Amino acid sequence: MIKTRFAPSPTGMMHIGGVRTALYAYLVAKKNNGVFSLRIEDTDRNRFVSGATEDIIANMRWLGLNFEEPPIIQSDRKEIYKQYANELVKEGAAYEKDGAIWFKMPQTGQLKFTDLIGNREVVFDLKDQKDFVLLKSDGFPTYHLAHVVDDHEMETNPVIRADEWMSSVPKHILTFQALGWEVPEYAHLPLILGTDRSKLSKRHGAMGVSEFRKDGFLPEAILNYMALLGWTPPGDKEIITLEDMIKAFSLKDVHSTPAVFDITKLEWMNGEYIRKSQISKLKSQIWEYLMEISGEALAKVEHPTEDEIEKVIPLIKDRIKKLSDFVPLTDFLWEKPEYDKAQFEKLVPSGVEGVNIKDQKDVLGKIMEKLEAMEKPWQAEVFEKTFRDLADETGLKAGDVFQLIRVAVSGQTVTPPLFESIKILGEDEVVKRVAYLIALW
RNA sequence: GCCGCGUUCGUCUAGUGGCCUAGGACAUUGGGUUUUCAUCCCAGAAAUCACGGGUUCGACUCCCGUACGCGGUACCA
Repeated sequence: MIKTRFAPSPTGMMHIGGVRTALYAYLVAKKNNGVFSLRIEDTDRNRFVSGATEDIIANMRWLGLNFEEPPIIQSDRKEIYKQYANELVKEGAAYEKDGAIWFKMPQTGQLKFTDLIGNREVVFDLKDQKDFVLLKSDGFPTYHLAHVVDDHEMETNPVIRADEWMSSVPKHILTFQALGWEVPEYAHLPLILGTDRSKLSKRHGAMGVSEFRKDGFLPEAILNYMALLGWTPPGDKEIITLEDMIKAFSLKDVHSTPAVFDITKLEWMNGEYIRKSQISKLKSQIWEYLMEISGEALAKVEHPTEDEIEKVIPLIKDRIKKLSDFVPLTDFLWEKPEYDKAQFEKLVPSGVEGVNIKDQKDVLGKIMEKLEAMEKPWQAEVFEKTFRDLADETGLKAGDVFQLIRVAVSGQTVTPPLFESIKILGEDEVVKRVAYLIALW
């Protein structure tokens, strides 16, 4: 039976880099019909961040990386570690000093192990090793003891963790052996780097999973993108479902090279997921997203209803990369826009003889007349012909006329398709807005 | 300093001795479709495979060294 685990320490919120570690561990377990679990490594009381454990659990759920319940909390197991530390002292493999229990490292010989990543044999000279603390004077274990005890009791195999642990392998293997336990296999995942090529961390910006969530990223896209940082699915499709990842994944195909986290590609991939998403699914995702961020800066508009969201989805699906893009693209549909005269100045068509900013108001007046004269409900063909004719009359390009209508109706130069947006707003509201603009001018 | 790991387009990568004068994706450039923006389609630029030695008929692929990068070197994880 294959058992893997994700073992973050709650010294901060769930980090995007941890997602890949968790994902690979999850994939290995599922691929082998094994068990995936979560362990919270909260043995450092000084660095403990309140709320971090909850954040980790919530984000694991959100990502769909389901673990066996309940998560193991190391601080609950203090006595167990102490017992094993004492046992090692009794056997002479460890000793007490300054209130802590230290593991006695042998000073001669070598220690070899084969890492599952790249199948590389790594050799350490034991003469470079130093004694290390197993149990701190506050009674809590260090990572080294806790890892050995927990992964033995949980029967974790293989141990999948970040590369920064590679140097500690001699400590771990020797501890397993001193306790008379079987040594698990290890897979040390290469680090994920920021654009400056140092280990990805806070100073590279907001890297908490929650922050990506608030920014409108989809869990599927995050998982898919992170999977690609060090692993390539078979074939040439980069977009791959979790289920297909499970089928195709193997640790032996994972690279040993650190990868730079590139948010631009994540954004592209998120857009891909949005584009191929079913309307009903996207609708609930946007709805839930708006609910979640309400109260925060982005939610400056009244929430559209679920029905309203559903109606506009076909119009915006190809135009948003993140759920958060929904708001600025559509808020004019739910509330009256604020008009900015500078917008209109930019609309003055260049190269059209005799047309200037002052004429825009006249054109707007003509647009108003045409709108009022048009039979309701407005038809797309009629609408289009009407304003193409107006363009001919005024000597403007059709595109300029439509753009003027667009800004008049939305206050923006970029919107979903004009006619469809107008239909959502309703004829009366459109006329009202144009009239309001003319009065305002 | 010492120990460990790593090194193919800007980024993620394909590549396991000849198929590679190095392929794909993102980004980027140009063009097409389009009443905006996107989407979509087409085309292009982009890596002397870190460098130097080997091994071999032949190396991006194997070996050694150097450089550089990163990680570790805590009673942090």
